[in-house]
This record gives sequence, C-alpha cells and structure tokens, in this order.
Amino acid sequence: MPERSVLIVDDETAIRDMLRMALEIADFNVLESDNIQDAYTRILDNKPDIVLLDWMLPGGSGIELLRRLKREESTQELPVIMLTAKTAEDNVIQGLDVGADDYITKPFAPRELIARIRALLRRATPGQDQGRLEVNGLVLDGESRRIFVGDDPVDMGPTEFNLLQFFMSHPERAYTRGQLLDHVWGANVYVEERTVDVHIRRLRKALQTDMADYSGLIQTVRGTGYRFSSRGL
Amino acid sequence: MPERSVLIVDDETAIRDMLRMALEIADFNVLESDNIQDAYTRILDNKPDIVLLDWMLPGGSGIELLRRLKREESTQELPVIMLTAKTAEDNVIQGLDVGADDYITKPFAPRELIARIRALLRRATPGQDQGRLEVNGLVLDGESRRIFVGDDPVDMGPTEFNLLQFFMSHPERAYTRGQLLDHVWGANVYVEERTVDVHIRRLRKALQTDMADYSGLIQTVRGTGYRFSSRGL
DNA sequence: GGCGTTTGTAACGTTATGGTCACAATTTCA
DNA sequence: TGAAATTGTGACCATAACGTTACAAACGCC
Repeated sequence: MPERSVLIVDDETAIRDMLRMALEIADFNVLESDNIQDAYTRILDNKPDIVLLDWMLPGGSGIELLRRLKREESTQELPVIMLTAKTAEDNVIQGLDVGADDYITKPFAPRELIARIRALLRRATPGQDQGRLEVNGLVLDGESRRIFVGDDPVDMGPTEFNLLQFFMSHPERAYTRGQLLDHVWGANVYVEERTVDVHIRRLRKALQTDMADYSGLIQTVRGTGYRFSSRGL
Repeated sequence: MPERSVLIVDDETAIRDMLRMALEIADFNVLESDNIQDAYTRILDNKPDIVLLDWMLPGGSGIELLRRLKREESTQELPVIMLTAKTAEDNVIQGLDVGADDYITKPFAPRELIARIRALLRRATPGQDQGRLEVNGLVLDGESRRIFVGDDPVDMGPTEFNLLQFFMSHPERAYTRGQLLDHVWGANVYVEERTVDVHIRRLRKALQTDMADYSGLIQTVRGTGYRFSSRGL
C-alpha cells in the first residue's frame, strides 16, 4: 500500500499534536502547517493526498485557502476536510459550498476522523482498494489486478490496467493527456503526451477479445483527449 | 486468520483510545480495562491472547498484576507487553525480570507496537488451530505443518510453508513484496524485497512434484508482486 | 565441534514493458 | 480540394522487472 500523506493546517499546536498522533497510528504520513501562506506552498511542493483545514486561521480564514485551492486546476481535485467548531453551523454550509469534501466538528472522535479520511481517499483515488468495477460484462477486479470478460481473464500490461482502472472509476468524462499522465502515471513523471495515445491503443487492442469487443468503451475526444463511456457499446 | 484479542490495561483514556485505534486497524479484537482488579477478572473471563499493561496504575502498580499472572498456572503463558515511560529504564528491567515478554516505552510508534504484538503471538501460539487448506488436490495441514499432494508429503522449508499458507488463506489477490514481507516474515524484520522472489522460486520448485505440477498456482503480477490463484491450474 | 539445512543476498540471465519515433490515417477548416 | 492539425499504428530498443543460480552466513541437530 503506498503511503498516503495528510496535511494538517491549524494554528493550535495542541490540535495538531492530537491529529498527528491519530494519523500516524493510522499509518499516514503527516505534514503540518499553521498558516495558509505556508500551507499553500506545502501543498504545491509536497502534494499531500488530503488536507485537514481549520476554519479559523491567522492571516485569513481557512475558507480563503479553500477557495484558492478550488480555483486552481492543479489542486482542484485535492480532497479537503474542514475542521470547525461545533457551534458554527453556517461555516459548514459555506465550506461545503466552496468545495470542501467533508467536515468534522471539534471536538472530534479520532476514529471518526480516520474513517472519514479513509472513505474520502477511497472515493478520491481510484482503485486503492476498490474491489470490483463492472461495465456491461467487462469486469475489473482491483484486488487480484485482473480483468475478466465473462469468466476468462484478459491479458494486458500494468499501465494498461491502471489506465482502465482509472477510466472505469471515472466514466463519462473527458480527460486530457496531461490529466491522464497525472492520474495514471503519477504527478511528477516526464513523458511525452503522445505516450498516452500509444497506451490507449494497447488498451483498446487488449479489450478486443475473441468473445467480445470492448474497445469502443475508450472514446477519443478530438482536441481534448479520451473518455471512457459505456455508451461506446 | 483467526481473530486475536488484546486486553489494554491503562488508566489514561487517551492512551487507551490510541492503542485501540492502532489495534483495530491491525485487525485485533480489543478489550479495555483501567484498573488491575477489573483487568484480572477480564483476563479470566475473556481469555485475551495478549495483554498490554501500563506500569503505573491506580490501586497497585502494573507489576503486581504481572506477578499475579505469572504465579497462576492458567495465566502463566499469557504474553504481556509492558507500557512504560521513556525515562524509567529500571522499570523495564524489573518488568522483564518478573516475566513480561516485551515492553514498549511511551510515546511509542504504533507500527512497532503492532509488530511486537504480532511477533509475540507468533512465538506464543504455534499452530493453534490453523486448519486444513485444500486447493485442487494440494493440501496444507496447519497442525502438522505439512503439505500433501494426494497422499505423499511435499518437502519445503519453513518460510516456503508460511508463504504458501498465507497464499492459500488469501487466494485470488495480488500482494506486493512489501505486503508479503509484512505478513509472512513479520512487520519488524528488514530484508530485501528481492528475497521474496527467491522464496517464491523455491516454493514454485517445491510445488513441482513427480505426481503433479502446482507451480502455476503462484502467479507473478508484473509491476505489483505475486498472487495465488486456483486458475493457474 | 562437525554436519546438513535453511536463509538472505549478490550476481547474472531472461523477458516483458514502456517510451519514442516514423509514418499512415483521419478529421478540420479555409 | 488541399493543407494543417490531430490521432492511429507498428516497430524499435533500452531497461526495469523478474527468474535463476551460487554462495556464505546463520541455524539447528546430533
């Protein structure tokens, strides 16, 4: 299991300590920050998998950072959990409005926090341990890392598998080659964008079995990139 | 894997919470107690597989409970891990003298704790009731720690046996070398990941008998690790 | 202590995979 | 229609990933 990193943004040391402890127990890699300026640069530098964001922060409330993150393309998808006082219900609504993915009211139960983080990461990142994805008879089993058409396995390389896994967890949506590189290859690799084309080709080929032809599921979106759609037959 | 239960004896709620979280994540069944009187009765009633015992407890220090446990025949074999403050080194020595099986100093690294618990459990209860596993004529007998093809035994080393046992209890799922090291070797050992490859090789070889070839059961998952699958013939 | 067994690691052989390129095919738009 | 832009496709080959062997250290067992 790849280690996941969590960025805690809070100005209270006590809270940070508590969070760090809980998170380290749950095997997360923990980053900390006590102001939004520093937090922003850390997000860009260290690329955490999730952010725990306190509502009230010196030098600008947390919502500003949240807005900023959701504006930028590169950080748009980054899951954010808000930490708010129990009383401030409006904050929650406002926060979720701006794009927070979840919230926890202080004081919080550590187990709940961990549970929510896990749930969010499962949702946010495809195929961590998403068991089984199925489209129209095409089955992807994340646990065994195999693809099935009916009962017999489909052979393909690791990258093709990852690509298909990403597509099947994000169907009906067009992705640019750059986005696919980020999500499937990893954020900080440098390869030509055209490489995606080649792997798309290989994936399509693999999806043409003796039994059925699923290659139509991968559609090219001219001028943009590719899309996985069950409409493709 | 049969579920193991752990009894936490500590009067600090925060510590108990932390421990419980770590243990539950590691799939243990958790019991708690905050004083030695209650702890003693719980041990007799619930028969935990291991005890985490804080040193300083109200109503008598932890060492008293430890002494008591080691005096009684029925609880003599029960593994006990002491929790002590970092400073009190003497406590450790004294505790191990009295019969504690291991100790952890607070603050502790959760992973280390889990690793030590696993190690202790492995040492303490060899072959409790690991039953009989069978795949397609290949039989693993946990009690005698032997492998059979039909009627005649298959020869292999202990590590190969453990590996096969793990695989057969978790079939149809891909594991990384790191995961295999954690589960088969134990979380606290440091060996090269490539070592796994060699033992896989030895296991495969052992699974090629005169009668039948079961080596196909161990499949390599490129870019990930290995998988045990009955589809391998 | 001597012997066989087991284990981890290094070294080397082998293979599958990934990235890139060159060129073909297709679409777009003037 | 023709040229430019975009995508499809097969081939190449460096190399990462895996298989296999050899060996020395550690271990257990008379």
